[in-house]
Amino acid sequence: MNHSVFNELDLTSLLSLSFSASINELHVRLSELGFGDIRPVHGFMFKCMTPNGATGIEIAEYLGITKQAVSKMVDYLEKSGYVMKQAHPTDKRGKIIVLTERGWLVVKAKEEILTEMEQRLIENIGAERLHMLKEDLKKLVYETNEGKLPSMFKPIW
Amino acid sequence: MNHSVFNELDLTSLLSLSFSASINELHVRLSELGFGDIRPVHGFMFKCMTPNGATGIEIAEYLGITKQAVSKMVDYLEKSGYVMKQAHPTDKRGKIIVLTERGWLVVKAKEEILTEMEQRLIENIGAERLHMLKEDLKKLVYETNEGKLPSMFKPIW
DNA sequence: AAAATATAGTCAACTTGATTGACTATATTT
DNA sequence: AAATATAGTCAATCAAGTTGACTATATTTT
Repeated sequence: MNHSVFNELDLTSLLSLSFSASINELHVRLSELGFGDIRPVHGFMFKCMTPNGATGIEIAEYLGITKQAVSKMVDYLEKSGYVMKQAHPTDKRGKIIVLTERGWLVVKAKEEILTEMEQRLIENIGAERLHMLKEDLKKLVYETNEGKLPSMFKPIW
Repeated sequence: MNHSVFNELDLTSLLSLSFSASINELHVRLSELGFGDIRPVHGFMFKCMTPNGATGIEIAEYLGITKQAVSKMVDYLEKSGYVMKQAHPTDKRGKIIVLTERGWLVVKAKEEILTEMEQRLIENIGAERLHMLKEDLKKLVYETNEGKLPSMFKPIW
């Protein structure tokens, strides 16, 4: 991609590239910290599980995938030591998925990396512009969803 | 997702939601126009092919996928009537993938929809803020890539 | 000019992350 | 008490990509 192509990109392409670049840097750095078995979707799942865990169905709705897909993901993350299943306190059918100690380590690492990345952007465009950027993105999301908050995270491709 | 969760999102999550919401609206609307068999990745591929077509390898590099994957995509899009293969003028091994008339219809429709979407955002945040938004996203991409232009489009997930 | 190597594209087999459908056990509503 | 709904699992399948092997043509080296 050359400079003039890059400069003439529409907003949606820019959002794609921004998201790509950000999530890519995050996961390269998580990998360097020994969390190479974590995918972006897992990060969003952990977000849904903090601080008190979540049921499979809750996670499925949050991510916009089926409960069966969540079930597989949970099995994988349990084997890799990031999450545990607990009995639901009131519903014998249900299970609560919670983070293990290792799971919390990823969450903390992720937060630190994201903070660093935002900090770096502040050094580049300033705190005020970053604030405006975030506000404008919120407005874009809110309006594109016709005044409703987004219900799920999964990007389609 | 409730309002306070939404308001405290980090930049990367906001970028994910913005990209998701935008690309989703685009493809819902393309679908309404009879282009329901087009996926986001096809749109980015068409971008690479305008105005003079592109070889399989060029498309593969642009999208960040293998040439075999491109080959399959081209077969699919050829069957659906969006692209054609042409002999390469100088290299007998090569083929140029070009848009058909139907392919151009999608490109035009896409441009119109994206323009409308940007227009709607301008009504909401103003032209100046949209301009700043795009500039800041470009800086984010440029800097996250350590001063290099992005070489490929594909979001990982 | 001939030989060696590289490149564009295709075919086939496989992997991965999701899907749909059928099922069990428990909850909730009628 | 019976009927229906819900949480989660198991199995089969699908879709979009991958890797590896191959053919035909180009390019580089000798």
